[in-house]
Amino acid sequence: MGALSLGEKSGYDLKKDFEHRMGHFWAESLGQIYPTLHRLHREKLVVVRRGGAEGRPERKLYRLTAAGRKALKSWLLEEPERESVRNELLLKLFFGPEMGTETALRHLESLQERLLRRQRVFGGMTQEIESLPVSQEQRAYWHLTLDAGQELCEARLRWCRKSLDRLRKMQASNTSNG
Amino acid sequence: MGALSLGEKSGYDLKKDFEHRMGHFWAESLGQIYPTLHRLHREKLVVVRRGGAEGRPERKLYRLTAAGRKALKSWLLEEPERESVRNELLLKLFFGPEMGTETALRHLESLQERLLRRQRVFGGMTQEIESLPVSQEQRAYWHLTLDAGQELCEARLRWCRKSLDRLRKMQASNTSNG
DNA sequence: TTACGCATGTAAGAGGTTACATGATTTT
DNA sequence: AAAATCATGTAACCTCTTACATGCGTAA
Repeated sequence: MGALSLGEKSGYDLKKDFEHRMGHFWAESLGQIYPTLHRLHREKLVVVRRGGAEGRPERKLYRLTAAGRKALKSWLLEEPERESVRNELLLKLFFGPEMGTETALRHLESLQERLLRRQRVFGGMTQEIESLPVSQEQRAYWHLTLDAGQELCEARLRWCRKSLDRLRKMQASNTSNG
Repeated sequence: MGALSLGEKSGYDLKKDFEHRMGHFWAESLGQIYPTLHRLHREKLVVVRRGGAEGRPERKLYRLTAAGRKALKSWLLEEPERESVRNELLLKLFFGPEMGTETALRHLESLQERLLRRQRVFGGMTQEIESLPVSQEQRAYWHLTLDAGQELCEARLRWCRKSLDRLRKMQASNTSNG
């Protein structure tokens, strides 16, 4: 979790960053962020500065030290660990015979809706990137991660449609036969 | 974790099942499975039976009770929770400017290799399903989950290739300009 | 004889979420 | 006046992985 504070200085803006910019591939709760910042401070990887405008609640602005940037780089060099796979929908679907076709269809339809909503969000983000004051390079990498989200989203949608189709056919043949 | 023991009776075969049949969408460790089985037993959702052939280590075979099957069905009815997103590769890639193109390329190439290997595994599984003694219905749902794995795998590969391409172009233009 | 596969379990600890606690300011 | 947003933090709790402990049988 050392990679939180890269270019800028921030406080609970980190939470916002996680939600708005990295929401589609990473999540972090405040109960995780604050203790981590304290730890990084203890380890001299960040420095704090009091900030915040008049009449606004006080904020603590964190910035990477040279040691912090070094630690970040060495972490970035390491091979990313493979993510643990835990897909509850697929698990339930695997037990489809116990569940019944109607429930399976319901779950799939609800996933489909969520995916369509997310797809619209991606569309908005793609345009938003261009308007933000970041380097061209940062923008390119940002697009890369967004593209991953879109590609996966589309793949899931394709699979959803295909599966809904198959299940409906299954249901139809079972109804007529049994 | 009530859904472990569906049709059959099993012990640490569950672990094998998770690895071989559900490996692409769910993982469960033994340190999780055994305590869970004890809990399910306490809650009268499963019954145990001693088993195992002569000269083989003793095994405990678990089977769902009526109450267990009921609990399973009610769990299957519930809307699956959305999975928590934590993709370390994308997180690191987001910090691409700190990382450098070469490292990004290395990470992506290593992911690509892993995905190609997994794709071959899927190919094998698709054929294997047909040879196993399970119901036609179970087989259909199994195919569904496998199909999800394949679709996602392909999407990731497409994205990998695209990203490698883009990064290589970026690298080339940076080298010639700077 | 060394190691691996079968088989069951426990305990420590890492990692993470949620709820709680506090308090100011701005919007409705 | 109430609710939402900004802002920081703590503590309890849950979940899960890893490592440890044990022991038999078989294959290298």
